[in-house]
Amino acid sequence: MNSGMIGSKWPEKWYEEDVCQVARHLLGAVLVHVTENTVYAGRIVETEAYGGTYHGWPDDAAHSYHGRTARTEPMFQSGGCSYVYQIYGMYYCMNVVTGRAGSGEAVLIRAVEPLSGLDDMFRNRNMDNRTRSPYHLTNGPGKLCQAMEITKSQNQLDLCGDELYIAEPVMRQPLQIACSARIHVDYAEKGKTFPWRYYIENSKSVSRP
DNA sequence: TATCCGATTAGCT
DNA sequence: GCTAATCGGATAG
Repeated sequence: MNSGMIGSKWPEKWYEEDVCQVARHLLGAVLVHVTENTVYAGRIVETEAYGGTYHGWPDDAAHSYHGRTARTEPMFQSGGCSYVYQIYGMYYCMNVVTGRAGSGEAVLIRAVEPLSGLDDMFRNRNMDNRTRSPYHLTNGPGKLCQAMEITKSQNQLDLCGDELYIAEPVMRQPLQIACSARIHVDYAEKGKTFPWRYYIENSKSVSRP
């Protein structure tokens, strides 16, 4: 691995900020998953905030909106916890829980730029690494979990631990950050218009421009 | 118990 | 742009 790109692990305090602020702060940071055989790492280029309030409206697009259940329990932990859920019966999505305990806020990691473990990522995604572009490896929330072997086994983990964590890049470059409405939340009457999707402009690894 | 449906993706038109 | 795949959680009865 090119460990030169990966700096120190995020301190717990950084997860306790406002969910939208953390969603922006995560852009450019590095998601790391350490498994028995592989160290997966990817530079985060696209996020979405869930569970906050916007001009006084609660976020009806968030899983936590309908209350605390077995599935959404991790969302109500204090900031710095993982929340991994299965979607459409076949994919997983990974979130970074933020805020204080009970707030029900989390940031969905929607896309990363692969940094380490690429050979295994290609294999996990059933892609031929000689002909397929790395830009198709992890440019979606389900894709990055499949590539980086993130499943329900990684649900409700302490992100200040050694298995799954966020690291600060050694050098933070100035980023051009864009925002938009979130993807696939048409079911949410209010939340569908909240501009809570953030991404690095011009990144080739975002799920859509 | 039964039914509905999703913070997605890939493949096809 | 359209849709099948596929199943656990949320909800209604």
